[in-house]
Amino acid sequence: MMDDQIKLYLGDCREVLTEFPDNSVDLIFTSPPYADQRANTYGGIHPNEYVDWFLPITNQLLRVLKPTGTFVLNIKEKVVGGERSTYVLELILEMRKQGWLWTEEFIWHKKNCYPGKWPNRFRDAWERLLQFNKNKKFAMYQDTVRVPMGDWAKTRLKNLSDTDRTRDNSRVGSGFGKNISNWLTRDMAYPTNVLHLATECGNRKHSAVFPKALPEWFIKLFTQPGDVVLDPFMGSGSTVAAARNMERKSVGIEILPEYYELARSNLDGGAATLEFFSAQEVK
Amino acid sequence: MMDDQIKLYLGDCREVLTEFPDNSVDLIFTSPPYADQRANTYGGIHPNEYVDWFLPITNQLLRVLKPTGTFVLNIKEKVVGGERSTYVLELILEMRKQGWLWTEEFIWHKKNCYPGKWPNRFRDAWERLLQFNKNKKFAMYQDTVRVPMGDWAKTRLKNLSDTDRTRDNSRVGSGFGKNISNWLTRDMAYPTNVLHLATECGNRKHSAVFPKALPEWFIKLFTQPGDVVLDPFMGSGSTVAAARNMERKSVGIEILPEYYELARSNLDGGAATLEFFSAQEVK
DNA sequence: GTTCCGCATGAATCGATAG
DNA sequence: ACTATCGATTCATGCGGAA
Repeated sequence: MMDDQIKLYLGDCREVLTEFPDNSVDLIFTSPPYADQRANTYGGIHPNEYVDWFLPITNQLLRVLKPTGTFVLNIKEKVVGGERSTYVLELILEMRKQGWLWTEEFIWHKKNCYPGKWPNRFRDAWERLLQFNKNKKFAMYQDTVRVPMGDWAKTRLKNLSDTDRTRDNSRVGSGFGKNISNWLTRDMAYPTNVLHLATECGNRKHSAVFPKALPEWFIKLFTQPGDVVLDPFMGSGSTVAAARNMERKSVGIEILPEYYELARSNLDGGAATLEFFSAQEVK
Repeated sequence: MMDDQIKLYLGDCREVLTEFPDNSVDLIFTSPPYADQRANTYGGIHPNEYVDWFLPITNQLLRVLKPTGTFVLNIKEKVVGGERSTYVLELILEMRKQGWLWTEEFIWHKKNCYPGKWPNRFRDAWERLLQFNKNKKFAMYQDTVRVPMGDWAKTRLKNLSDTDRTRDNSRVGSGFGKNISNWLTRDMAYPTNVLHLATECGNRKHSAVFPKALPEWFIKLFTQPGDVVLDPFMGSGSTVAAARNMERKSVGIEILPEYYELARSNLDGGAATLEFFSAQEVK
């Protein structure tokens, strides 16, 4: 009954990914280190070098993704010299040359964005969630993310996922999707490509860069229980944890030992089967 | 006293713009015909040809814009063959080669977006508002667009009004206004780069591409009364009307006679000075 | 137990200062 | 001139302690 499984890799995803088999992942959801951010990991990539650094990774991701799978990339360009950098635009164009299809761009509206005031600019309150696919036909389970009709625009995604989670816990095992669809009535509407979420800040033990509701939403939308979810920039493991809670198999790769250990401890104690790999074991 | 002024041109903006003097416009706000839309105007530009078609126009806009001026471009790529087209990305990159600075990208969240359902895609609820400038320093009047703070302001307002009341009672006479402005500024926050506006679903005679509040917001933000606002793709004249209502001078160009006439009749009867130019007069 | 208030905390950005 | 570092700015959120 407990079919889910977690594999955590400590190492550079540029190397670890090469060991993965072709066409083996249903969903890749990741938030890579933004340019000039996280200087202690991956050396704090300069905006001018970002595309060259990232393209070999997306090439591996293209290989390991199933033909019906989806790659969701959370990213936002920073301001350099008073201008928005263009590396995200260039990345999209280059990934298409690799063979990716740029299917859609979701907007994550961060209600609580970073404060500050500047004479020529307002606060940045949104990030891109770029959807890439290998084929025009891909798996998408739209009914799983329907929202109450009334004030669906105001309804917080977080509330929805909380509701779903408790509902899941009350029902044991099989048929996650079916149960959800049973609960759905004609009062449910499909969402749009704009997501409203607040970042989890404050005294949280580990402040994740995105709320868990974000990977949850895309995992529900693009996978079924038993499918494989991959996060090549695991961080503290939000994506992997979300996948575990929803009974998907998951694979996480993290280059920094402290984050790797943090993810391990966060995930330990769950009912899932865990496997750990150090960089040496992979090679 | 009535210093505002409207000039409407009937003709192709590729030609009309060449007659305009350098550095004469404070704000350009426009929503160009989307690729493959409005097939009877401008020849129904194919997505593949969109950038080549638009670049000569942006080059003219760069010339007529004042050094401290701003160009706001409302645009969204359409889906072609299951993929988002890349012409907007390419346009940004090419405009930078022309000398434009890509200062910012605002998101217009359309609360009531176009209905519909597709098997592999949700409804598109947002559009880009690309801000371009000629220089890092440009005119921006941030105080004009401040918004009430979050629900946090409720309790805050109550407390402040309490203290203010006692203060007012203790002080005789003047000082009231000062207090007012104090808690006004405290309860007003600067907005972010995400705009929440519903589309106007009113008259289907001329379905405006955007609600009048959209150009209004940018006109308030980037111009002062008496400044010059230009819309090279006037349509039914939403931008020009907004500028007139806010006592800015405005210039509109429209290639389609029926839209040109519609804008004329919409704007006529106002208190402003109107000047009309047909294509022949321009040449 | 509720509700209310105080407080720390961010994938930020600019401008000035220092090498 | 050109690049690295630092302080100042600012607001939604969630937690913890207090009434």
